[in-house]
Amino acid sequence: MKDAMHEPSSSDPAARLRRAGLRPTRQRVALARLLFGVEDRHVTAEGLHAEASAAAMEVSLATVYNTLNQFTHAGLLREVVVQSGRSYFDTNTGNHHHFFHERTGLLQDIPAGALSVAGLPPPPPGAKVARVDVVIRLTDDD
Amino acid sequence: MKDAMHEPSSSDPAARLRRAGLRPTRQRVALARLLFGVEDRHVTAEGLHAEASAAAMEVSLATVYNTLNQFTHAGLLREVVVQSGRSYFDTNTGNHHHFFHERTGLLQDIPAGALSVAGLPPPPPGAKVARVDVVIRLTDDD
DNA sequence: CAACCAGATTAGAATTGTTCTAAATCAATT
DNA sequence: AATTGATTTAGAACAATTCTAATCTGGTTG
Ligand SMILES: [Mn+2]
Ligand SMILES: [Mn+2]
Ligand SMILES: [Zn+2]
Ligand SMILES: [Zn+2]
Repeated sequence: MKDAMHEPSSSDPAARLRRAGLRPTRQRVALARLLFGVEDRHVTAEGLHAEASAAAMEVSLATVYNTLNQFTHAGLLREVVVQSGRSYFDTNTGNHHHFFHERTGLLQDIPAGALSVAGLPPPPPGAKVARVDVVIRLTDDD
Repeated sequence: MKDAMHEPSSSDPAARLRRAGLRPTRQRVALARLLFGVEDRHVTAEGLHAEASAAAMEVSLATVYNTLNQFTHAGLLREVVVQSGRSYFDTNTGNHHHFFHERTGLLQDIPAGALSVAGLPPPPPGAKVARVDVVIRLTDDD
C-alpha cells in the first residue's frame, strides 16, 4: 500500500494540532496521543503527567498544564468543574453531561440525548448562555 | 410586650446554632448574622471574612473557614462548585439551580420549579444520586 | 543545508485557596 | 469561682496552578 497517506485526517495527532493552529511539538504530539488515542477521557493535569511519565514520555508538569489549557482554548478539550481545587479536562467537547462519583473522583459521560433540561429561564439581560452543565453527584449506595 | 421571648424560633442566630448542635460562640453568631440575616446568599470564605472585618467583627480567616465547613456539615449551608480553586457556600439549602456569571463570579439562584431535568439515567450499580446540580454558565452578551 | 528566531519547554519560584498545628481563650457546667 | 473540653487563632504547611526567565527547537530563510 504505497498510497497510504490519505488517512482519515483526524487520526493523526500532528495533523489535528496543525488544524487547531498549534505547532506539533514532540510534547504536544505525545500528550495528544494519550488524550485522543481511543475513546473519550476525563483527565487531571497530575494524572496525565503521571501517565506520560509512565510511558517514558519526557514532559514537564508545566508543559502538561500549558498544553491542557491550550488544547482547551483551541476547542480540542473542555474543562469540567466538579471539585473545588482540581480541574478536569474532557476530550468530549460535544454537548453532554456527567455523573461524578464523589468518593473516587471518577467522571462518567451522560450523552446529551439521554437527559433533557427543559424550561431554562432566559439569561438575565446583558448575558448569554455559554453552556448548561448538569452534574449528577453520586455517593456509595446505602 | 413583656412576653416577647416566643419569637419565630429561626430568626435568632444563637438558637439556630444550638438547634444545629453548634455552640453559639461570639464568632459563629456574628457570621450567622451576616449569612442568615436577610435573603439567600452565596459567599466565599475570603468574601465573608472581608465583610466581617468591614463590620468590625473580629473573626480570623481560619475561623471563617472552620465555620463555613461546620455550617455545611450541619446542613445550614451547602457548597456549590462552579470555579476550580474556589468554594462558594450557599445559604439556600433547598433543591435549586444556578446561573453563574463567568466574568464576575456572581451566582444567582434558579428555583427548582423553574427548570425541569427529565430522563435522568439511573445511577450505576452501587451508587446513588446525592444531588443533581444544574449550572447555567453566562458570559457577556455578544 | 546552516543560520536564525519566534514560539515552546522547563526547573524552580511564586501565588492562591485551603487546611493543619499547637498554644491561648472561652462557654458551659459544676 | 474553678474546671474543662470546645473553639479560636497566628502562622506554618499544603496542594493545585501559574509565573519567570533561561534554554531549546520547529519551521522558515538565505
Ligand atoms: Mn484557561
Ligand atoms: Mn468539608
Ligand atoms: Zn465528559
Ligand atoms: Zn443558590
